[in-house]
Amino acid sequence: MMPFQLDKTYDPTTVEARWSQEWIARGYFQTSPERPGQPYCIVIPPPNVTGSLHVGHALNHSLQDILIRWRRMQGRNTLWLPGTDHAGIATQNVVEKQVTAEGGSRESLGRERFIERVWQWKATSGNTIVNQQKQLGESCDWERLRFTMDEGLSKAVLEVFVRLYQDGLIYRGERLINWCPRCLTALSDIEVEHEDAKGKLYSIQYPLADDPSTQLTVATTRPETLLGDTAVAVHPEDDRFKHLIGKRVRLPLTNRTIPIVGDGILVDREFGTGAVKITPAHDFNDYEAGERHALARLAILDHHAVLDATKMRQAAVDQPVIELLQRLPVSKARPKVEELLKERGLLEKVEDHKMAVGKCYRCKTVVEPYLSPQWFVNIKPLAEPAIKAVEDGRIRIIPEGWTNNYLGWMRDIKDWCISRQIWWGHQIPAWYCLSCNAEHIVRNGDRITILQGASPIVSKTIPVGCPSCGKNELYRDPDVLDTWFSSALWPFSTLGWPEETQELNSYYPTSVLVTGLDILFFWVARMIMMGLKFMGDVPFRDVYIHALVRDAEGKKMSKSKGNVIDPLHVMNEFGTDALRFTLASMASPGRDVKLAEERIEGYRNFANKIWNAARFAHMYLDGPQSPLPVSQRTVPDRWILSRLNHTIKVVTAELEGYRFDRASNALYHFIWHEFCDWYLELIKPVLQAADHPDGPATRTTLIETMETTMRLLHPFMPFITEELWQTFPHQGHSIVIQSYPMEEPSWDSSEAEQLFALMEQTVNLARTGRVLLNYPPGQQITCYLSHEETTKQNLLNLVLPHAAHLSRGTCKNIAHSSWPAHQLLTLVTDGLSVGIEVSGEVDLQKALDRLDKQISEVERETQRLSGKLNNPDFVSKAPPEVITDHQDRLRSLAQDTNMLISSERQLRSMLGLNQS
RNA sequence: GGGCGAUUAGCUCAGUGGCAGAGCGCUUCCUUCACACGGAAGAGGCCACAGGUUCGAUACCUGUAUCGCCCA
Repeated sequence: MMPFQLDKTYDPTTVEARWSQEWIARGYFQTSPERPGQPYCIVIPPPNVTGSLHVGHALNHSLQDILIRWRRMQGRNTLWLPGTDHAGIATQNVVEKQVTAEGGSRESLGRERFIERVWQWKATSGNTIVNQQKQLGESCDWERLRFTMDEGLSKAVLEVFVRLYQDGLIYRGERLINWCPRCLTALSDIEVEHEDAKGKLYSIQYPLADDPSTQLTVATTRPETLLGDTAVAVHPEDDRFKHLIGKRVRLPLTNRTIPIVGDGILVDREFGTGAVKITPAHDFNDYEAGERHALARLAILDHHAVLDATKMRQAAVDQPVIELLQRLPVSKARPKVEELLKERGLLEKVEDHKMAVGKCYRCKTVVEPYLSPQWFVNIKPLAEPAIKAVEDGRIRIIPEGWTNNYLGWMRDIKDWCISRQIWWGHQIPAWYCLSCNAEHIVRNGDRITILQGASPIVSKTIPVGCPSCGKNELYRDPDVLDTWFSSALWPFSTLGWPEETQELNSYYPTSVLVTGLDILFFWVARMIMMGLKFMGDVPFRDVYIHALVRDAEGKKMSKSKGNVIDPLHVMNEFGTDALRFTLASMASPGRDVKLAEERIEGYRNFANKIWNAARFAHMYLDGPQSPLPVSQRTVPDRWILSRLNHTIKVVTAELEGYRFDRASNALYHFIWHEFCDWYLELIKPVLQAADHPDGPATRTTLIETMETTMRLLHPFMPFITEELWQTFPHQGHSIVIQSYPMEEPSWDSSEAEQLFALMEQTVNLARTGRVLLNYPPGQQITCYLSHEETTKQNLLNLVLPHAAHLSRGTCKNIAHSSWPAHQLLTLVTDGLSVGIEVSGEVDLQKALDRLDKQISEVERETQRLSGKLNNPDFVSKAPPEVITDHQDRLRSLAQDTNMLISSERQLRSMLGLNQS
């Protein structure tokens, strides 16, 4: 019968497609609280439902899948809970664009029908990323897939909102908030991205009201907002200006005078002219200054961030100015205002100035501070326990360095604006009685504004009537909640909360949260706050923060730069396992992942190497096997088992410390450079000889090692390991549900490792000699071996057959004094000498160069060591073992030097050169 | 402006108070029976710079420079 044969190269595509379906079909990833084993749970950071898998997801998900597969194999009751996020603004934008392309509009459809469209869209396109996740092999319990707009999760949102409101932790009020004039919604502080931009600093003269010949010059980067100024501030201790405090200035371009106030917080005496304008309705710092000085807030921009005629009229702006500026956006109004000021001789100077511009994180439009009534979470009371949980170690942030980042942000946290003026999301469960709030509800065309001071009825269900007047004409607050509000509940809402479920009992707190730094504040911090508030316990024990993926030059990947690596393309070209292994091997803590395709290609080659090792094994497996006790097996067998055991220990320990990079490098090194390079080569003579006495035990070791290695590697490269594991004798139906290799102390063999080290040195010298002598690979050589140490000289007898095989030649273990005196090239390292017979016409110059080079290296090292040993300070203060070690090395080097010099002399005489 | 991190081979990165390491790339040789997605042998380093601590510093401390990130 022909032995089982694998293809010559590994083809990932069919293998991956088959197993990713099969695993799910067989239900391997499904779990339940009743299962045995200590629970181990990860909730996935829910990807945006509009999204498709990018390489950042691939990294994030690969690391989680490694942890989950590893823990599952360890026998834990493992749940990886998948899901997606409704991504309010982003999803609404996508669907709205579609509607617009069809010639319609969101408004013409109306709220209800538009939301229907979004659900339709979700039904057809929302599964894209989930399918891609399955392609990546993610071992989530897909039966439990959640969506932040699910019925259950929506119930959790209602419950949380109402309880926070009742506890006084949610309030509604008019505040200055960040407003995206394109999305037409409020944003929270952290949804604004700050960018440096080139701007100008304008110095503008404000004449004193009672003495127009004197002016106060203010510096500003936003001259157009001066129309809404309600004061000018100087530093109260600034001798230049403090006598002006209390006086008034005439506000240019308007018919208003405004006071000069002293404010030591707002004013930096060194900056600009030392005097600044205060526009409380259009600047956050000014808003706070306005609070301090009880100033009016005059807004001049509308919700599209264009100058509004009515508002300007209310701000007493000159009529010609209103006519010139009305309906202009900020960018167009600014040069006009500059011109007007110049005409009136009020513009003192304009300088270049670097400034920060805030942009919407969803659409990159410049955001405007905008005065409007919004809902807020009173966050300080929630933040305090969340700070404590990290301080006292109930939550561990890994790498630890980010802890301060978290604590710093939490200690300085601002109230969280949670209302969004969009349609797609959880509508705020607040109603207003139209008759009780008649004065607070303003209709302006299609826009309905509920002013500050309206009294909401907050309820989980639609109220039947107004509790004060009993009427039932109620208007529901049109705003929806920030998507992150529902994401903040994710670790318990997905487990069934507010119901008391088995799942919550078993899996909460979850074990670890794996995420990128970019959502530490958006999401992680808020989950901790909400988890502590509503579950009374932390949502997870560990937070593992991985790096961001950048391109090969270290630049952020973006579609506009065209430097995006598409994981699906990579998976098709190099295989999913290769991508996963690349990402794991590059996940060093605190460093960004610079991803280049060559790296992935390298790990594609690794997969192929593994495949071919298995292919080789199968060629020789059909023979008798015998499970001899390990101690009775051959040196190579004992050595590879010892190395395998070492690798098991390293991989397990590194995974426990979230060092995916070190774990994968240990696997790579073991498989390629120990198992393939040495072990497989060492056992070839045994396997290839019929009826070799060591054959049965060697075949057993080979299978044991391969099978164990597949299990050890499985979390990292699930597909190829499953495919190959199936081809070896095994029990059970899939590697997914096998046990993870555990340390096996009987496999450790320092004796075999020592023998191997000696053998490796011997072979390396012999191979080097072959190349120096230009012997073709097929040529048999004759080697003489000897060692300075008697014990090692004796050990060489055990090494001899292996060394002979791998050096392709005959080896003789003879004391150096009995070696031939001529036609011999002797190479030396660490007391070991290998003499290679020189035959035929060969160029010995290369060998001579090599010896000369080594001699000078050894001499340099000898000098360094003896220098240290001659230093009395070193000898008296260094630890004794270091001194002994130095002395041993020096002795060994001296011996090597002697050997090298005699070898060099011999070579010179063979070359007919004079002794130097 | 404040905070954090980085600086080690051509590139990407590990690393440790006592021989400077890996992967990829590069050079030379090799289609030998698992694999050319391979094998073998090599070249390549003032461990950013300047001080300090130490018998000894790439590692610990201080400062400088450059780059990156976060926050304002």
